[in-house]
Amino acid sequence: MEYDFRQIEQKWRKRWADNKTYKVTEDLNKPKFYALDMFPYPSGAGLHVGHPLGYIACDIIARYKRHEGYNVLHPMGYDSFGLPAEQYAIQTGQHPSVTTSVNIDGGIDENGNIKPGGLDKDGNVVPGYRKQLDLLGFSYDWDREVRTSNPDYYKWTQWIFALIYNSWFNRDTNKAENISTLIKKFEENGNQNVNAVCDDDWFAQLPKEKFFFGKDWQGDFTATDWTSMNEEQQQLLLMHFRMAYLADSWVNWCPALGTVLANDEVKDGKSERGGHPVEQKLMRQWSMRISAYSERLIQGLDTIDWPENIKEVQRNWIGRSEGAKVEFTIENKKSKIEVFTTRPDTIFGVSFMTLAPEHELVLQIATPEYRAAVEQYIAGAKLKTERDRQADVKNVSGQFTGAYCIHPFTDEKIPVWIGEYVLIGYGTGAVMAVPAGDQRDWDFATKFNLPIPNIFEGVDISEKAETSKEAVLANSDFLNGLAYKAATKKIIAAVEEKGIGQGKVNYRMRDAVFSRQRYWGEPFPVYYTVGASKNEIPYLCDDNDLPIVLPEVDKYLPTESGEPPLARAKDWVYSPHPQPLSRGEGGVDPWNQWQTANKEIWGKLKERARDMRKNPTETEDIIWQHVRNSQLGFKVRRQHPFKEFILDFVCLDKMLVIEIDGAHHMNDEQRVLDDARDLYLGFFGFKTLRFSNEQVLLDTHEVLTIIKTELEKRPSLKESAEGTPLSSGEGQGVRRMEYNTMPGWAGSSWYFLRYMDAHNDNAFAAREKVDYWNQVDLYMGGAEHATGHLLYSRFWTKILFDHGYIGFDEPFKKMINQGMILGRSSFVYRLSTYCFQFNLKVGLVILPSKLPEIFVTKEIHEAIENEVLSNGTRMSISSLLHELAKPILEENTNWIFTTVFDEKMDYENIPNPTTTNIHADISMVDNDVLDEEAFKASREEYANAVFIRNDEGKYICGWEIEKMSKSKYNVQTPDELVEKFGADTLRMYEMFLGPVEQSKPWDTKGINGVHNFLRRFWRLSHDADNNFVVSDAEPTKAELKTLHTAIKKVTEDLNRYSWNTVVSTLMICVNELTEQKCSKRQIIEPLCILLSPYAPHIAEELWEKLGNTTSITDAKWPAFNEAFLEVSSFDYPVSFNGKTRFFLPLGVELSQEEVTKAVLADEQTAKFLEGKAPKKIIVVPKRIVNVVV
RNA sequence: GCCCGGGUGGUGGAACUGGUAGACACGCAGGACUUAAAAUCCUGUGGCUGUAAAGCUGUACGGGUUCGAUUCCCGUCCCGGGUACCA
Repeated sequence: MEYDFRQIEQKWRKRWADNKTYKVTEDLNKPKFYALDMFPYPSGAGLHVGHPLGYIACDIIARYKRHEGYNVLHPMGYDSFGLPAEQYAIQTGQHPSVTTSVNIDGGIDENGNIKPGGLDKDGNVVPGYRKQLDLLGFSYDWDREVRTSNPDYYKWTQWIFALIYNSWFNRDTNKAENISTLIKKFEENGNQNVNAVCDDDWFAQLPKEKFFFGKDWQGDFTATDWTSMNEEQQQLLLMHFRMAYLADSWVNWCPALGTVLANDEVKDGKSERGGHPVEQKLMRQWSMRISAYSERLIQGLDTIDWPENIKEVQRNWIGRSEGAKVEFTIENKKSKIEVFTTRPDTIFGVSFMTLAPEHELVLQIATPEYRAAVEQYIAGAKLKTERDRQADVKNVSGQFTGAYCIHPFTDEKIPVWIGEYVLIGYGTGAVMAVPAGDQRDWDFATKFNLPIPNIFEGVDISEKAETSKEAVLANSDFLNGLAYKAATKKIIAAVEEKGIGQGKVNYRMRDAVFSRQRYWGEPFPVYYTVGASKNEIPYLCDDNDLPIVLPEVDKYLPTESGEPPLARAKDWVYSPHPQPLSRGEGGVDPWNQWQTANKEIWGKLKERARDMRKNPTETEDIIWQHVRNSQLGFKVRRQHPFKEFILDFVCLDKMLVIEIDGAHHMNDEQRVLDDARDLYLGFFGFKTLRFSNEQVLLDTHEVLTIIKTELEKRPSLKESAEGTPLSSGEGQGVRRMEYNTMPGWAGSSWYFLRYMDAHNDNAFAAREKVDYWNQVDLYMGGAEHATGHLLYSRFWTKILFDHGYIGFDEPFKKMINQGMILGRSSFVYRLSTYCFQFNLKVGLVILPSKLPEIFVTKEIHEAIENEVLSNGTRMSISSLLHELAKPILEENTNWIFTTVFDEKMDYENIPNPTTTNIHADISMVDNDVLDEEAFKASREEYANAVFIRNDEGKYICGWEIEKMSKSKYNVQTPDELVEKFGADTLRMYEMFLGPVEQSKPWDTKGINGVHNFLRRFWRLSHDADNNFVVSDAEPTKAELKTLHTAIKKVTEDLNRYSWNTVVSTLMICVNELTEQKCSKRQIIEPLCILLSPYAPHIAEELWEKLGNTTSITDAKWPAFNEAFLEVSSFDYPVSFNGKTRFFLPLGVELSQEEVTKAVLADEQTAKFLEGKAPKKIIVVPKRIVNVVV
């Protein structure tokens, strides 16, 4: 093969990995560029061609920037906590860490053996994300890989949680501050001058019996009040100010599934999955006070270069609206109703008030005669989920409370109603209803015959409300004659003067619930002191004790009493390192269980370990001489089997493993396996120290010191087991851990920071590294995270910024969203054999031993569907089926064809035939033609399938564009295409498909064109016998022009992130060079660099063949020279009244006047002037000439 | 309903600040090479009229601004995405 891409790509994959070509270190002498992809969740399904689209685009920019001389940070990792692994664990009992590791690292170990859990549901070996990614030639620095489920990583997620927990939001400084500054304020002045973002009604939520304040206390306290509170009271109070806080929230609880469901997982009061009933349950949940940042999150959008639609979605989500808060006093009552309105100017049109059914005042104000009706209404509303209420928007419902409040300006009595259309979660949960100016109020008023006073000048409100802001007010006292803007200003001033309200900005965004009743997520670094107090107050674990590692549990399900899975870790209590082992039922160590269950393997392992002890390596011996009991005072074992591993050294009491890594550890795959092992052992509480042979030989002393220090630092298992409060029976002060875990978005909210310093054990990242890499310069990913990840990471960034840990408060400077690549599904149409059989009985019977599956064409499928749908004409279908039977019978001569008449047949009720469309695996379909043999072999029941073919004897499949998914059998994996065409071709083709932002169906039709381009490029420097031939001759002007045109356009297009047009440009360049028969070094070499971001393997290969000894990755981007593009003449299109008529080559140096003269002098001009005189001649130099006649 | 995108050949798409519409590729048609096929190469390819030269027409539709509009403005239709008793 001339262009042997398989050999080339394999060679460079290895070379890049061996040489660590893409490793990057901080270098203050170079400008930096941070190119980041949204890291994937490693699902078992693996990658399809849609996933790499963004990765390829980002990789191209990363490589380009590196050519441009930037120090480029381009990392990759995995968002590895999440639901699918947990669900799989529930079904199979397999630990999610195993599933996760298999999904990332692949289902086969280094010896080619299938790992536990290495097969997917269909029994195929899981290829693993890493291998799939490696195939595509990305320039990732894998040394910086992060996995959110790795304890080394989530240690810092927990640390950030603790930071947020210890924060409050100071409105005066407009930022988050340490809670200590708030405490100081309390100590000095009580809450007199505290301007904090907190729960509005925090004082109402405090348990009254624990506080000395009276019933009508409105939340003010003095320094003395504060200092006289005990620890518990102070903590309870502070909780309402913390940025991460614990509060009772209403959640969707599904007992059958044993979990809380998000709102979108609930449909019609039942779970979307399984249809189990869902009830509203008040649960103590962690929340994040993201609402404190509403304003800054909106403002920040103006400082970042993001797609406008994402910004818009975030703006809408935050939902800023300006208006006013106004109080209405209730007749004969002390309490007031507070409303928020964006139209305070319409206050003279208020004819009633509406409260949300959940509003706390409702039961207080309802008069006795209406009380029963009100209670009934509330009960009805409670039964409905929020979704239901939204579903029947059209059914206006409401109930009068019997109470009235007083209009603050007119002193009129206004009836107070309750209505479902008012939501408790927005504003104050109460509305001043202005039916003239709001459609919902209008509908409500109309339904319940409430007055609709007109407050607009010359507007008819008999049919609908007047909602425009242009309408001029009337019947509005001092606002008459004004429109929205002026009136609002005036009314807010009046309201403030009366002391009944003030102008206010309201936000739609709620605080984010932060806890989940799941197993596979970050544990909270939080414990409760059980027994000491009825009110469980959370306490933070000490930073030194992080990470709080996930405990082992017997099942990944909630407990029967509804507690989260972590509650199954029976003795899970907070104590210093190491985490106490969780023991299975009956107090048996999990690994002892394993040993009993796997006797045979266990025996072999022990044997093997014995053998290994007999043949120690040199380095093992060095360590052994020093760590054995006599030397250190700790019992250390050598080559000790533990579960399915043999540990080099282990001190069981201190749960410390020491591993000596041979050269094989440098091998990426081995390292990944080792890491997985460390992680796994981590679940049992073990810590692993790793040293290389070189380290042991060269820095023996240091290595031993590390081991010694670690052994001394770690508390003894014996001691901690004895010291466990639970083991001494019940009692005061048992510190049990928080059983909830963090949501999926916790780990992904800050991962971009960890890449900067991925292995730092002392900080989430060193400040100087964060300062160097700074913001992400290009962030690629899907738009579906607009209100999730992209909002939360902005939020966490702002908190870290406020606390001075990082120097920027927006994480992603520029973002581009890649579109989705859709699949093209193929369909076959199966005729329902029952009806086939039945119908055929009318005229004929086919009698094979077993009736085969019959697949009809799309046309017949549609004909049957339509016929049945239109009038159910049976005659025509019978004849259709008759026709169908013919070819089948011709093909299957052993079938008997007879005519029978069945007397029992109910001719009136012959069922209509039906067809079902079934997804056919696209690997069995080529150009819509079904590979019948492959299809028959795919399933047992299809073995004798019969097909209705077209004239050419082919079965043509139908098709549809759908989302790519395994269940639709339309997944195209990159692996197959890399094997067939090479990674370079696939990379270029995915870019060539169109703008990355656009969604488009996947279609391999054009891939040949791109592949041919690379082959033509290869042939530029190779002769017919595939010998490498380049000449050192000086390039011609034409060749230089071709090259520099490409340099200019490629550079420009990459700078404006126009990936697809670059491919065209490169094609044009190669096409021209082919025509020029150019194989000159001075042209080919720079062209290789231009191509290298897109097709790194082939570029690198030719680069090497050209005699370069260093990687093309570091080659300098070719400089563009304007001089080569200069032309002496330009072919002016001459148009008359805008219509191009002919072309006229003229010197580019000519002035406008000279061009005009030349055009007029040309004989063709005369022809198109038709004797008339030109009115005007427009000349755009080097562009166009337009003659106006 | 509201907000944001988008409508260009048979197909994916290009045309960057108004300046030759359809680059580049796929597909299709014809041809060369070949026993044949594949591969490769050449030619043509928006529509209509025409043997041709050429002409007309053409960027969802209708109008406007302009010497000139796919591009800017107004209105209409269609498609996609987001979002909703948010007061």
